[in-house]
Amino acid sequence: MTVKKDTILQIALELFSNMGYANTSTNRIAKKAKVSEGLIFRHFTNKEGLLDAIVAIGTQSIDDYLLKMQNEMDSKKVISLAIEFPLNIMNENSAYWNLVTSLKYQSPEIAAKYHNSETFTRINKIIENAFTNLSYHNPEMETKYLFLSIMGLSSMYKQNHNKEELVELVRFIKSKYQI
Amino acid sequence: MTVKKDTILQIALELFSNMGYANTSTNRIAKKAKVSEGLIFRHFTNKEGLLDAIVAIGTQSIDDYLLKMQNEMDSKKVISLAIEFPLNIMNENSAYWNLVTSLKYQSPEIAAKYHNSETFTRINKIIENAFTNLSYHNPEMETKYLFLSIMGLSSMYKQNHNKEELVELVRFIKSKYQI
DNA sequence: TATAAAAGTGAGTAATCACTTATAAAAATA
DNA sequence: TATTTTTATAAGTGATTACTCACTTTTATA
Repeated sequence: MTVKKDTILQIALELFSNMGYANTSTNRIAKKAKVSEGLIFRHFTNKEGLLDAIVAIGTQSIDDYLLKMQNEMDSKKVISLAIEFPLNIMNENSAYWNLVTSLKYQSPEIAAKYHNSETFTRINKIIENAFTNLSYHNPEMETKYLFLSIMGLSSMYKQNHNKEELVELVRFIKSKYQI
Repeated sequence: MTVKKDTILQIALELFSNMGYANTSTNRIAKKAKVSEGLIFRHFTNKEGLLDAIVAIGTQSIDDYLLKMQNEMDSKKVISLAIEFPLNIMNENSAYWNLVTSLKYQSPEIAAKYHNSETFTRINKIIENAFTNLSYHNPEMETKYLFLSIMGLSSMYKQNHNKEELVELVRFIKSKYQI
């Protein structure tokens, strides 16, 4: 990967995340990245190709985290990792997470294309398995409920950048699961 | 309010909600509403003025719901209404709710303008008061936690239109609060 | 070192963007 | 009924959009 190609990806991620995908022009990306606009299309074919490339990179860090959860034997630790998920992912990769969650508010085509239901199914299975191991009464519903908190935490992060409050909240949620 | 003005508001809400604000042109709104594009600007000055008008209408139904919660004497009922909030608001007014939640992914200026922190503060106070009355150990954190679930429920609704699943989830959350 | 491939540019393109203006039709008021 | 006000349109405006193309520069390979 060349330096300029990498710069385009970084700047585009930043702008897509802050201004929204539809609201970010390729001209603006090129200017901020200090490259010619044509280079974006040389490397990524079109604007959606650029989005594809950005999403593909970000997906990796989430897959890594999911693998870590999957390999964890201690079920309580799995729940703990699940609750910490937004905090960890968003700290390392807040721009990506922000972008991905914003895409469901684009056109139905874009929303459908980037709604990674496979990842959601996977994370659900891992959590449900942990709840089953911990002999929870209704693992399926517990999973959905925990997932809700995780989604809420992600959604909250966008507006509230008081990190200490989020850490405190994560601690509180953990206490609800005796962790 | 003339018929055409009202049609513009309806169609614009629908398109802003489905395609995103930035991704919806005034030309498209006009064509779908079967009015001239100029009429949009006659009535609403500019595109953002149209957004203002749409948001103002939708805010009403939320304020009504909040008033209902505020006047409720039974604290358990308040918690119950809070949990049901996404389901009720989104059933009546899903397009509006969808639009409002999508606006935080627009430019920082738009996000700041339409992020109604006053409403959030208000709903927080009502819930915290209810938890205090019910002698919860940590009302402040309980409120934040419940708020998280509500936000998650809203976020989930966008992708999952299996209403029965949401109703079931709401029932499950209620059971967590002994309701 | 010669040649081919890849990276990069700058000046275009047609289409679309939000918005304006002159003018007409309809409605309200005198 | 005559006049004013409001509602509405059609045909524009310059700016911006995603994207192309002819061309040059740099890098890799034979």
